[in-house]
Amino acid sequence: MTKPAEDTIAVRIARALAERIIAGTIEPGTRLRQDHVAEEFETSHVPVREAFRRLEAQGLAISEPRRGVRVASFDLSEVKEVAAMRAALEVLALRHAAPHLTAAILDKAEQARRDCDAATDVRAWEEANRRFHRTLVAPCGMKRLLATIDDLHAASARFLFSAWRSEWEARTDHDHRAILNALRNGDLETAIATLARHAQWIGERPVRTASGATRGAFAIVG
Amino acid sequence: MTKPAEDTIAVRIARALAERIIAGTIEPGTRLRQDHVAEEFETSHVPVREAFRRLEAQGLAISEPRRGVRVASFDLSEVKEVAAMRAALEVLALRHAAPHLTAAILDKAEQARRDCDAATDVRAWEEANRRFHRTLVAPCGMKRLLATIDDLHAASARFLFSAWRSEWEARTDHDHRAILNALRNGDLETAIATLARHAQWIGERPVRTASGATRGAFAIVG
DNA sequence: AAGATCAAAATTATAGATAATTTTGATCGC
DNA sequence: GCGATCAAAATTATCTATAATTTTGATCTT
Repeated sequence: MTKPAEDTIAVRIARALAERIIAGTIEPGTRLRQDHVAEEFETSHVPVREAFRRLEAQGLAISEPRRGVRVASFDLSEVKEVAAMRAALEVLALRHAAPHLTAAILDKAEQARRDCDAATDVRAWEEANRRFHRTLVAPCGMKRLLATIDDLHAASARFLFSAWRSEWEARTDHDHRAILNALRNGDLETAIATLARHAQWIGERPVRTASGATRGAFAIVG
Repeated sequence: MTKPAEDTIAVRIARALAERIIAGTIEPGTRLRQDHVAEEFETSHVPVREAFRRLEAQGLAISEPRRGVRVASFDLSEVKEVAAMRAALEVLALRHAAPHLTAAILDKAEQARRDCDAATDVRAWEEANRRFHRTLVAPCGMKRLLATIDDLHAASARFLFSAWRSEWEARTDHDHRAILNALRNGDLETAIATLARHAQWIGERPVRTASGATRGAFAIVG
């Protein structure tokens, strides 16, 4: 208990583990053992179990009864699935957010777009990219929808971190510009169509995993 | 421990509570007290806490740190939100399921449609309706998408049970027929457009709550 | 009487201990 | 040598107990 603990211990553990899973520090398929995690966070295993349930809900881990929890592994079809879901839901969110978009909000998005452009590492790029998308869809005010989109973003990010190419930036930036321009011109349909395409674009390249093997990796970079 | 317990206790508690919340046995806003639930299920509160996390993930309950868990309450805007999400995701699922739809599957959907028609109570109607939708979208094989849709269906059902009108059946049946016909004719776009409209149709009427007050109730009947 | 204040009760959150299940590793038989 | 079998170890799931927080209710003041 190093910190005053604004949130519950379980929440903090869940966040910490989610970060690692997303960043790829823990490889897919790895078993998460509650006692080990409990020891690391200097707590008992009860909060750890609750954290596991949260990760499970986010789709970052899967648990089999009596057999523990493992980090969820993804294949290409699942990456595509997440991308398709994101596209469908972000389009919906943007449609509902559109009437509430102000110049100030678009400026904030513009800033996020520039930060994206200026990012020198994946983490910063991912943060700015997520901020761009969230700024545009948040005004819809639909909490459940936004929460679901956030979870999908987290799932996407896992792949982004494992396979990243600089040339993707250019394409992404081009799309971001197009979306913003369309919105400034009041052309909602063009913005939505661009977003729909954008969120489903998937990059692919072989990567070397931590364990040494080479496998195909895919990233949602929208 | 009356049963051999195929699943973990937490899972069973979560299922039992979810059923009650959906059926409306427990009113929205009610606090779920872990010791009481634990006593009822003849267990300790640890599995109960895990069950709460699952309900939370499904959107059936909300928990505030250190202040316990309450049954999620819905207002009209949230009902609309769930309906809109379902429409967007079911359309996506149907699009991906379409290439895998066989005559046998359409026949199964036809059967579900008939069961819907023949249902004499809300429960049976809801079951058949869900089966109709699931039969058509399941062939897409996208697990995460299907799981999300299931959760949205559960959320929808809560309102269906609290406000139900016989005339809704007719409209629903008409839509179900139209979707099936379009699919049999290979007209995917018409099927999708109908589904999109269908899933967002919301019924409304005043109902008397368990506590005696009258309030507006809404139901997603698609 | 209405509102604020404080103490008791109820409830949540966590810890430590126990029971049950799965995994692992080594031995035995073929 | 290879596979099956069984026992030991590790791990999960649950229970009982304790600490901390919030809610409740009664008293006191204005």
